[in-house]
Amino acid sequence: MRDPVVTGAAMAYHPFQPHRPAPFPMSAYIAASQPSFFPALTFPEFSSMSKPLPEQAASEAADVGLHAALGHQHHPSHPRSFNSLQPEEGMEDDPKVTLEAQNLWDEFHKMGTEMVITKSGRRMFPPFKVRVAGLDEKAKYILLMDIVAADDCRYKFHNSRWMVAGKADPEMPKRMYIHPDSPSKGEQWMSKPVAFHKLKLTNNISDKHGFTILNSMHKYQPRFHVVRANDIMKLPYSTFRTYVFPETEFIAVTAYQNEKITQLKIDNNPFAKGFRDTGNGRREKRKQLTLPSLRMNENQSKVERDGAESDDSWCEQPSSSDPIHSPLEVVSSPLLSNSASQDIDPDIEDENATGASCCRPERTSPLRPKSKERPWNRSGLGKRNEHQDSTEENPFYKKHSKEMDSSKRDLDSGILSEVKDVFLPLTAQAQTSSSLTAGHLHTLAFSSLHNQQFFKLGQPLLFHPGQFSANPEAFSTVGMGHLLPSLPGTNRMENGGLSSQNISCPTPFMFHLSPHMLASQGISMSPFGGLLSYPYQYMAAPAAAAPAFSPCSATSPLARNRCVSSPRSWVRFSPYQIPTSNSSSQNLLTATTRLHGSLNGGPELFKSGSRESSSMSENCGYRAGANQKTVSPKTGVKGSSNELQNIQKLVRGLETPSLLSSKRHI
Amino acid sequence: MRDPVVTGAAMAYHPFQPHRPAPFPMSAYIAASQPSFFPALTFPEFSSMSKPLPEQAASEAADVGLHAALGHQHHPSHPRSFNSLQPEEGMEDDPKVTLEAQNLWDEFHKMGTEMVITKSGRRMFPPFKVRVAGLDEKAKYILLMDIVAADDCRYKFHNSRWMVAGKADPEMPKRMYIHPDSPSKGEQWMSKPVAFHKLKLTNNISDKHGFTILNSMHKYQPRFHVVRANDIMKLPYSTFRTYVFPETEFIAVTAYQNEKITQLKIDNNPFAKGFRDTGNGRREKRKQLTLPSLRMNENQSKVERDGAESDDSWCEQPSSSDPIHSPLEVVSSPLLSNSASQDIDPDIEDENATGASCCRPERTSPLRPKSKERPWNRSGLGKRNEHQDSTEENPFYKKHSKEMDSSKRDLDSGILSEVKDVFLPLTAQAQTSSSLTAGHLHTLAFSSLHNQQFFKLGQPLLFHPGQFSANPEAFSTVGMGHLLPSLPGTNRMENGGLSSQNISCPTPFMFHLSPHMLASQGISMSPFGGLLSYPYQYMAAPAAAAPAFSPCSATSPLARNRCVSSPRSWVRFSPYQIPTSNSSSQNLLTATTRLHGSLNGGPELFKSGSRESSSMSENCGYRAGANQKTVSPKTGVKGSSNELQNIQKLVRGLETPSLLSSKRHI
DNA sequence: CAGGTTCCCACCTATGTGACAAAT
DNA sequence: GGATTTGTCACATAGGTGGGAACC
Repeated sequence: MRDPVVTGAAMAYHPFQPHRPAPFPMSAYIAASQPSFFPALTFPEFSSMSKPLPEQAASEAADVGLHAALGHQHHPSHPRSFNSLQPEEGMEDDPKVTLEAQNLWDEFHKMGTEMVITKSGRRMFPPFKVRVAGLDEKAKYILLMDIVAADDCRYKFHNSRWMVAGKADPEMPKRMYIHPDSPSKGEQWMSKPVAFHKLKLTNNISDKHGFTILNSMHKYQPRFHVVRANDIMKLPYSTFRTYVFPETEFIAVTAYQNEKITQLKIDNNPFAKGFRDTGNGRREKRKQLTLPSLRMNENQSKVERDGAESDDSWCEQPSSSDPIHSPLEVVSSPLLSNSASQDIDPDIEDENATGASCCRPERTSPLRPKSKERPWNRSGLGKRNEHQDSTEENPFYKKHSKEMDSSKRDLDSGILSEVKDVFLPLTAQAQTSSSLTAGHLHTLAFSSLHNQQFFKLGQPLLFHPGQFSANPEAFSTVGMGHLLPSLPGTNRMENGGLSSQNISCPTPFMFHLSPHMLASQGISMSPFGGLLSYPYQYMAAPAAAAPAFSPCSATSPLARNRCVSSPRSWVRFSPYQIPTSNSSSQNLLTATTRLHGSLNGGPELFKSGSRESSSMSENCGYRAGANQKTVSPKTGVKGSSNELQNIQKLVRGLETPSLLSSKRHI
Repeated sequence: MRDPVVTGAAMAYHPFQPHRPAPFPMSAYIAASQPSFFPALTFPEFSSMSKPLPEQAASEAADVGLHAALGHQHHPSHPRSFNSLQPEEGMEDDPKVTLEAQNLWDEFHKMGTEMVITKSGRRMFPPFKVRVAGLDEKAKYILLMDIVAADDCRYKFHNSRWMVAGKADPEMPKRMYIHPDSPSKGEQWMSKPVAFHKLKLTNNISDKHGFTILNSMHKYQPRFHVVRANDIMKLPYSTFRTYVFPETEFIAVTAYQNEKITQLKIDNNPFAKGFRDTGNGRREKRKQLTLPSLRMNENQSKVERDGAESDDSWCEQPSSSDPIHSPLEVVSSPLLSNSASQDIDPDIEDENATGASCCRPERTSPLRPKSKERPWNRSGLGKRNEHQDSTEENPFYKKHSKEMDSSKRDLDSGILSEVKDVFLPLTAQAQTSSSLTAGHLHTLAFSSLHNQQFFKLGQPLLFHPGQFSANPEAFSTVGMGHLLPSLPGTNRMENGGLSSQNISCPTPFMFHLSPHMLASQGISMSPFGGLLSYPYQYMAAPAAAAPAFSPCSATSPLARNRCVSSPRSWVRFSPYQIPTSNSSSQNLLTATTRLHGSLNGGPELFKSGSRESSSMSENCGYRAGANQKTVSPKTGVKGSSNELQNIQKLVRGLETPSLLSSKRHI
């Protein structure tokens, strides 16, 4: 079969369900009907982060996924009950997602991918880029990605291996990075690979850019989400179809631990060319001082651009026949990560069994929590040496160009599984937990707007947590894909903005307001602000009645329906909450937390043990200082010009020096 | 008086009305109620480009402007008849605009500013940046700029002077560059200088980036527009308040003619530091080969960023007290360009007469058409030498920092005049002509959207010229500020898009679709397209009834009202039209014109005499090839999520290989 | 001390400059 | 031959890399 897409439940591939190998290939695709991204949410059984997925649930989810993934003809991806909300409901779709540069990812994954995190923010490499197919060309979609903890372990690199080194540190809220082009029509998204290179990783818990904050020496899993919605305002009420590519899993580090990873980075990242040595296959710690650059014909200029700039730049990037982005034929049996504990030999690849080009289950590291001392990189470099010898050419791209013919096949085979339209009562959700996301705060980053809107403070706060909410029931914060919209852009706090002294009303719809994001993401913006210190602000969204100011109700009466039919809600966490237990903890959130001491000298104690990230007022990024803006949204956005911007402003208006606190309901 | 803003009619300052010095200081501010930017539009007498402005008209316009500009307390800027369309109508505003770095501009202007134009696009230097005050903080505004021909002359640099060297070549359609942050609230715009450094100039008539296409050796005048609108869709029906700073006038060149200008550029443009020589005051043609860089402490890093990145980047840039952006005290009497023919001595500056910091009428070159052999740069370099000696420091910025105290004063004195709410019947408009814009096609560049929407071709054309219009009466193409929205971003023509085979229906609302714009503007975008050749597509907007697909009607029923109350309409030109007569020609537009030979081998004869810009398929800019997208807009955008994006798509959808043709009336 | 983090650096890509030779 | 235009260059800025010393 050309596109033997293997499917499985989202969680199935994950080590948390390692004991239940799916009866079929696992999937990289997961569909959720709500901001909670994982089907796991639909299974109340999952209340604990490390709890294995029940077979029933797994099978069920897998089944759904299989259904969707294998049957490219039918379109099960649309929730029947929410159709009224879907902007262009007429046509159904059947999204297929393929990871770009999958072979590169595989190479890294074999060794145990590491991603450097810095205070100023670091891009991912390889770049997270996907090719999407099967969308309704005329329907609008919002594409997002986030990065969630892969388990609740802390790791250490010991004896050339990654070993579990204890329980995970508490996670900071995870931002949902909305692709800058969102919303766009299906045909747009499908016309070329969708890149997320603007997403940056940081270890600075006080980050004001909206970067994704990770814990060093912890394992993470990027996720990709497809949401059919023509308006970001509708995001919280829309169906999220989530795709997970296990090979994109990585461990966050502040300095590379595995020299092989370092070498892979150097060999493949154009920006690291300076470290590519004369061709000795491996750099000698860079001791050959500044060799007169003899390697100037890397002939991958275009390729590099492709790989690095398809995020919010629609440059080049042939839409389909680009050899560079052709899926690899090095596809292995898309078995689920369930089999993670199996220690699959990387060589055991069933390239014929499945055409799935984006998942290499055998590469999926067995992330089963608590399984300590499990070496991660067992695959030798032997098969990879071919790359290290080429100093004049990027092996990655070279390889790709040789596999152009595999593009078509892989294009629609990248989706491993699909789980859709699974709805559960709110209470169920509250109880469910996604191993990947348990205990994490998610943020919706509206990075798609480069024309940022900034507001001086002192403006009326039209949009705040209270606007959304209010079903306490929906306010449970159990860790599953929380959607915390983050408002990128700069904020000014000097005027007080909407100072969130105590927006303590528990609401399911959460927003994480992260200013500076766009600017720091490489998106140049006019400096409307001048201050730096940003607080985090979380907003809860409505699961039930929408208050007066609720943009949801203003945006569409359907929103409420949506909420009802799918009571799933977004939850929020306080940093303080996380430390108290494992990420699936179900305790109460502590009250208002201020992350920025510079603003109010609030507690900085989230990351206990480590020094206080030292940069309360860090001029993160390359340009310090003047990107903070506070946005004062206006209400009744219905029919207003640019709702994307409106929501941005709305959310931005919520940026305050304090974190919302709330109670969790089991 | 601190802010003795002098006012005058928009056209008044222009050389076309050189014989009628206004009875009062001329203004840099012009208010129009419609896309036609100049009050001149309101004066039917102006049917010919070079025709002098009738005294009556000039006086009238000037009067209005004076009224508005001098009285900072009243708010005449809002058209009474269109209030229903204004999003936030409640508050009135009284926009004041100050040119940033005015002294720098003055320095250049004294010598006869030159701007290099290249095929790949060149920024302006000094950067066009303004400070805006007097806006309604809560109202949304769209800020734009364009560059229009200053006269209909061709120039040559002879004997160290710019002389008229014949009649102007036909102008390519001029794009309206919408500031990337549009729409934003007044408080946002006012919080910091508004820069337009992303606007690029080119001489490539086949430019696919959306750059402003200029003719070399021709004189141009940048213009700044303030539009109170919360939605770009409403732009065509909104009141344009236009500000012109005569000192920003320049002659486009492919290579610098005046060595003094070159030196000024080198001394002030951070990117030209490499040409700043050892300190001998003047470079010796750069003959001192690669002097070991001894000048590394330019200490103007931040300053440079300020000046170069406040366009769509909200970085740094203190909102108000930035010395760099403080208006200069070197303000001269804001006399109108009416006095252009007076050959005012640059030294004759009445700095006390007016506090206007942004206009130096005496610097305004007497652009009266046909006045040949009129030397332009008579001001010696003597007074400028102070700058040439500083190799370690940027004199421009240094100077500015010394004038911080003048900021406040200048902030609200920059607006010279204001002419608003002048409405005329459609027929009148058709007859009017703006000397600055006669015969030019204007384009609205939606550069504010970085999240570009691209479409494969073959999509239904939902938005096209026919959608908009239709009063043939309104279709006159007499040259006045035409609003030709240009859709930046990439387009693909391969699929045929909405191939504009013959969208020949004459409509007043015109769109110039220029793909690649964003990408080339430095805005990184995902490469959705792969092709290059772009045709121009113009759309006419509704002056009367809106057709079925008209986004206008879909957007708001008020739109039509607006049109009615202000019948002013946008006109479009075919390149073919221009050559036939002077820019104010009133002949019929030729039918479909294809600018890109690569697509259909269409005629490339627009620029007669000069070689065919040689780049039909030029990979313009720094990244070739894959930025073209065709957008298929959807109709009935009312209440849709992101209208800004919608309009983008709408307009983009119109991009076709042909130009619309139409008949002019009058 | 050891593990981990931070900072600064050289070196890279990408792009904005004017100079200058060559082309038109 | 003169007037412009074009392409290429060295040299800027802006920012993405890993190295490695310093720090914790």
